[in-house]
Amino acid sequence: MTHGIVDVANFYVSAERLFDPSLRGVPVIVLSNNDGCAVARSEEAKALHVRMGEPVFKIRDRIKRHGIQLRSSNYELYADLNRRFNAVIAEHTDTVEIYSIDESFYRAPTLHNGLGDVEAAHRLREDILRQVGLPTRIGLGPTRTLSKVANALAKATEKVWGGVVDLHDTELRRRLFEQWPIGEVWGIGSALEARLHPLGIRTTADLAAMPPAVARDVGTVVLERLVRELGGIECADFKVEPDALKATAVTRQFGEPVKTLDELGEAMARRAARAAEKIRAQGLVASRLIAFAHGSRYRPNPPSASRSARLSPPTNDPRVILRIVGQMTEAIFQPGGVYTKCGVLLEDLTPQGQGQADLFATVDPRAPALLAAMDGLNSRFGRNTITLAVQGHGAKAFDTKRSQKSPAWTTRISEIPVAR
DNA sequence: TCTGGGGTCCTAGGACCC
DNA sequence: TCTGGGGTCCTAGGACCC
Repeated sequence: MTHGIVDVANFYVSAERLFDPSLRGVPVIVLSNNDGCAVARSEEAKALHVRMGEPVFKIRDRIKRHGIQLRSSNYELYADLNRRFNAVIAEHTDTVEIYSIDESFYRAPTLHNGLGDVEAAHRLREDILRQVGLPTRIGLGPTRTLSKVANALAKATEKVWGGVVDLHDTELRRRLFEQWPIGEVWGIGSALEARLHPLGIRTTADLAAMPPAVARDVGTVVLERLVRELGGIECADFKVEPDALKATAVTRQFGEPVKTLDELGEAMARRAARAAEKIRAQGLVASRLIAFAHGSRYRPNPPSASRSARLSPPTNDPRVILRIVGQMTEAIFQPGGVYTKCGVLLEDLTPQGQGQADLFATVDPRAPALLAAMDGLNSRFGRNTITLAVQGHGAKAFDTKRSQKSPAWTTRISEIPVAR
C-alpha cells in the first residue's frame, strides 16, 4: 500500500500571488482574521524571520523596512482553489481524502498505468502547477504517518529531490529519521515533546524504536498508533467519504472592543445565525448549544463566561437558537467588562429528520419552508440579505477587520480579473 | 493600541444504575 | 475497626492538527 499526501507550498500566499503578480518575488504575509497575526508567509518573509502566528504589531518595523506586503485572509478564494487542485488530483486517482484547506491524502497506484509511484507523483505536481498554478510537495509512504513525514522531508529537500519523497525504503527511513527531530513529526506537539525528551527520545529514530506498550504508557493510544505507523504498520483509516460534521463553531475577535449588552447581543446573534446557517447547509440539526464571551487575555482580569444548553428537539432554526443565545448573553454580560471576542458552538450534530421526536415540544410546521426561503435569498443575493432583527443591520465597529483583503477573483462575477 | 479560527480524539472523573 | 462490584453515560479539559 502506498499513501500519498499533497500539500500546497505556503498556500495562502501562493493563492494571493496567482492573481496579483506584484506579489511575486517579494516578501508577503497573509494575516489571520481581524488582521492580527501572520498565518502564512512567503519564503522571502520566512527568510526575514517572520514566525508563524506572530502578531503584526510586533513586526511593524520589519514590515516597513523590507516592504513586506500584507494581505487579509480571503477564504472564498482559498476554498475555491482547494476545489480546483482537488479536481486535478481526482484526475489521477479515485481515492482522494481532503484533509485540510491545503492538503489532501490519496492512495497509489494512481490511474497512470505502469508509472512508478514516485514518477506518478512528479506528474501530479506538474499537472497541479500547470492547471491551477499552485506549487506543491508530495510525500509517499506505506502509512499515512510516514507519508506526512515524507511530505515534511520533501519540503526540506525540495532543491535536491524535486518536491517528492518516498519513505518505503527502511534503510532511507533509518538514515533520515536520525536527523529528524520528534517535534517535526505529525502528532507530536509541544506537550508530548516535553514528556519524551527526558526519556532520551529526541529523534524520529528514537521514537520509531519505542516499544508500542511504552508509547501507550507515556502518552495515550494515540502515541502508540503513531509509533506503529512510523514502523510501517497501518493504524489510521483512510476516508474517501468525509465523516459527517460533529460540531461547528463561529467565534470571532471584535474589530473594536465591545462594552455594552446591546452590542454584545448583536455580535452574539450574528455568530449564532451564521452557525445555524452552516449546519442547515449540511442538513444537520444540533442538540447542544454553547455561547461564550471574554475579554483580552493579555489584560489583567478579563471578563469571561459561557453558558450551555441542550436543544430538544435538536434544531437548526435560527429563531430558536437566537432566542436562547439572547438569554445566555444577558446571563454572561458583566457591566463594565471590556469584551474582545465572543462565539457560539453547535454540537452533537445529527442528520435532520433522523432523531427521536420530543414528546412535549411543539415544532413549527412552516419552519422548513421559511428557512429554505431565507437561505435561498442569502445564497442568491449575498450573505445577510435577510436576517433576524436581533442581529442588527449594516456594518458595525465590532465586525472583524479585513482591511487588506484581495477580491473574490474566482467566485464573484463583479470581482473577476480584467485582461487588457 | 494592536495578539486567529475551526475542527477531532482521548481520558479522567462524577453521576447514576443494578 | 469494619463500609461491594461492575457497568454506562456524560462532561470538562487537554492535546493535537492546519
